[in-house]
Amino acid sequence: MGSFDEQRQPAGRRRPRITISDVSAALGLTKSTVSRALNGYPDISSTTRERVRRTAARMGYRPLSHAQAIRTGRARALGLVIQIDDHDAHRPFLADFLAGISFVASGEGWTITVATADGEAATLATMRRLLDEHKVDGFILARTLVEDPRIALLRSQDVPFVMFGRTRDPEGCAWYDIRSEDAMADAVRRLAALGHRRIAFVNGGLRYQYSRLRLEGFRRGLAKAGLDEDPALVRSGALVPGEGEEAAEALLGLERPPTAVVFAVDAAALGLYRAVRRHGLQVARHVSVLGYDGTPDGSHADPPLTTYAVDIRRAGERLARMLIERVRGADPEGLRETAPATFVDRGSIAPPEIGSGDLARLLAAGRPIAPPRQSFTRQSFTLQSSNRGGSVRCP
Amino acid sequence: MGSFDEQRQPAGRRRPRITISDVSAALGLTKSTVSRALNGYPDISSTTRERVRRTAARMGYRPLSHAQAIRTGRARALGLVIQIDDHDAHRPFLADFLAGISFVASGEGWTITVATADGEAATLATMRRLLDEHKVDGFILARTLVEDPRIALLRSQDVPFVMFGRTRDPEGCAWYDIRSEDAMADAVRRLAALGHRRIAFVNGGLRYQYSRLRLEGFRRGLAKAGLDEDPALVRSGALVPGEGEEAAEALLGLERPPTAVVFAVDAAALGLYRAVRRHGLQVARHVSVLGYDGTPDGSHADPPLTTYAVDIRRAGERLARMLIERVRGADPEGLRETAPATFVDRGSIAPPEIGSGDLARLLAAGRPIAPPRQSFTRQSFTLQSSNRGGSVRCP
DNA sequence: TCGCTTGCCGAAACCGGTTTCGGTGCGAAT
DNA sequence: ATTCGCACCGAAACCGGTTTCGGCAAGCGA
Repeated sequence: MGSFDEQRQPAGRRRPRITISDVSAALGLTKSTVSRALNGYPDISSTTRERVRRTAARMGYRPLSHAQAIRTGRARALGLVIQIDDHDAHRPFLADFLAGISFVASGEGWTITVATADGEAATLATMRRLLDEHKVDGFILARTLVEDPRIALLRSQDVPFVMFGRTRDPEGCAWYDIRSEDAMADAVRRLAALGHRRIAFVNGGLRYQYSRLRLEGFRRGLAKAGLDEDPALVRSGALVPGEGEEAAEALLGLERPPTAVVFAVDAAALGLYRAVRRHGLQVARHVSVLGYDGTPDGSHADPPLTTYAVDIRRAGERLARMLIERVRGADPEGLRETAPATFVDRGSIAPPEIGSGDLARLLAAGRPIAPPRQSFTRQSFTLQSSNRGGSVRCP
Repeated sequence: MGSFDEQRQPAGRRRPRITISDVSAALGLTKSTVSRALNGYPDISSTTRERVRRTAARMGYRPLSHAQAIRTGRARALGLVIQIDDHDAHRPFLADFLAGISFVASGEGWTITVATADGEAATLATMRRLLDEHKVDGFILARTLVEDPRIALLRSQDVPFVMFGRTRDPEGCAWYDIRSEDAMADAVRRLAALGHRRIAFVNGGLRYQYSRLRLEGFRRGLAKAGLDEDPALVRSGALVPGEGEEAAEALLGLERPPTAVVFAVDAAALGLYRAVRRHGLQVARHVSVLGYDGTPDGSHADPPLTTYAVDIRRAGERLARMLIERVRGADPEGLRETAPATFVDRGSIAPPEIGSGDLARLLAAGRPIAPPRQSFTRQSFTLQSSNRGGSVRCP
């Protein structure tokens, strides 16, 4: 009946693997010849090599990476240690990042070993353990720090690694990075073109390498637009909505508040929404906001957050490929790559409806109608988010 | 200077591992004795066993899992295959899930091998590959399906696995699950207590096992509250905001629309916000919403989404421990566990301000002013989300 | 005292590969 | 006709563990 008996298995039994001995026996050769043929050693004739390759493929032979690792020390595994105490701004991207890495790794017959660690010390200890047990051949390092102890560790141990994010000292470092500094400069350009003169910048964590670059990009944008930098309009350390909210609150409390705010991190930008709403104002209309990352959350905000999207899956793909090449002996100098972010306009930026002065007056006046946060009274149809709008429209 | 020379390494050189031969040589015993002592074989005297254990620990010896695997077939690695074409409602949780798994795995000296796959066939192929190469000793299966081909595969191969989510046929299955059905029942109870009579339910994907349970819980809640089930108020297949929006739109278009909607998935519940906003109405005030999952996104909505939060990290921890025990030979019958979800009130439910009839009339009246989705004209102060409010307040 | 367990450990095979070291056959140079 | 070199492959050691098998000495009953 069945055309192919290959699938037939006695239930509950795993069929035994095909080993190199099976292949060599089928060919009438020795293990060593098969091994060298498959690994491309030059002392095997090309005809034999081809013959071995074909039968091995036909028999479905794939070497056991464990068995190889014990002799070669290489496990064909990429290491990824995720530091979980970090801000979780990047968490939504983890699946995509993994997908990219896995796609390339699987294609090459490699696997991914991931671990999480709580804190820098634990991260280093985990990496050490994985290396000590030869579990991985190298690491993908996400979130490059300005002073990154992981680099020091891996350099001293002479272990291959690639970074998501550039480094100051490039020695021995391969990387893939998004040119977020260009995005920040472009953000300023766009806002200036819309007519904004007071543009603020809320940076991320200063320990991360990217924050240096983004600030630099922001400044470059200001200079190109012919705008002076007001130190009061530059803040940092905002990685989550709460911190973004604080920063926004501080900016809105200035004598001359900004009419537009550029955030280095989307998650922080979402915090501005809360602050603006609390003051009875509206994003885009009263305050323009630009983020960076392209988080899905941003598209659910009201109005959806305009941002620069990052193709994180591709980052994973490139990094995996680079790391595999590095493990195979490629020079890190040749493995450095950057890509641009993509501008995604979703409506959170607009020409300034009112200037900084009017905005300050509006903010100082306080909220005309107190926010009926929990007003469920039938007689009033007042809608929370439209109070200010209503008062403007019906003076 | 340095107190401990242990850390001193010639730069660029990895210090050689300590092997079992090193330990046996130091003890004056043979490899086999050391191996059996460390693995608790009964034919080693307890005094020798202790002596071996102590010196091994002192020397920092840890067996190479690869070398073990080649003989024992066990790699001390947990497998996790993430199907990326699935709805991404669970993506924000991935980091926490991994953290839980990794925490337990690291403690036991195990590692985690993850892979992503695009589609069911690819998932099965990936699992087969990992098994074929002895890369993992078992799998953690997330998102149990009603008909789950992964279970069939693993059963036939006699491979240990644990599931996040119960199964219909429990044979050979160990699991950890959240009793989301209880959450759904509780949701109905709360809404009924607030005075809601027309309560809708928007389920997730019917191919997932959880959707059966949640529907069942919703029905139980209705019955307990003495409410009849209206088939028009039950929908399914909403996993992302877009689908949730569609479902909400359909519900709001009913002759007798619901005043409260229970969602099986937070991400879908966020879609209702958009629909409600488009109609110029407000969540909580006009339509109460209850979600499930506890996504961080929900807390940024306006008003923040009331939901049932799931401790996903703990799920990862429990599942990892269970799988390790299963690999060690534990019976699956004893490895089944459920836990409750936690109610998190963030303000998206309230007593119905207006009844279903008034709501229908409000909806039928339509939005007075069409939404100027991209109107940035200076002369018009019209704001998208305040039209309804403005028109009501300033007739 | 003898034989037979029993406890405990060493010797060696083994797992599935890789790598070193020789050894063979052949053509070309002497 | 030797010798030499070279291309090509087999034999065996090796990697770091586990597991089987066997042997020795002590303990025990007959």
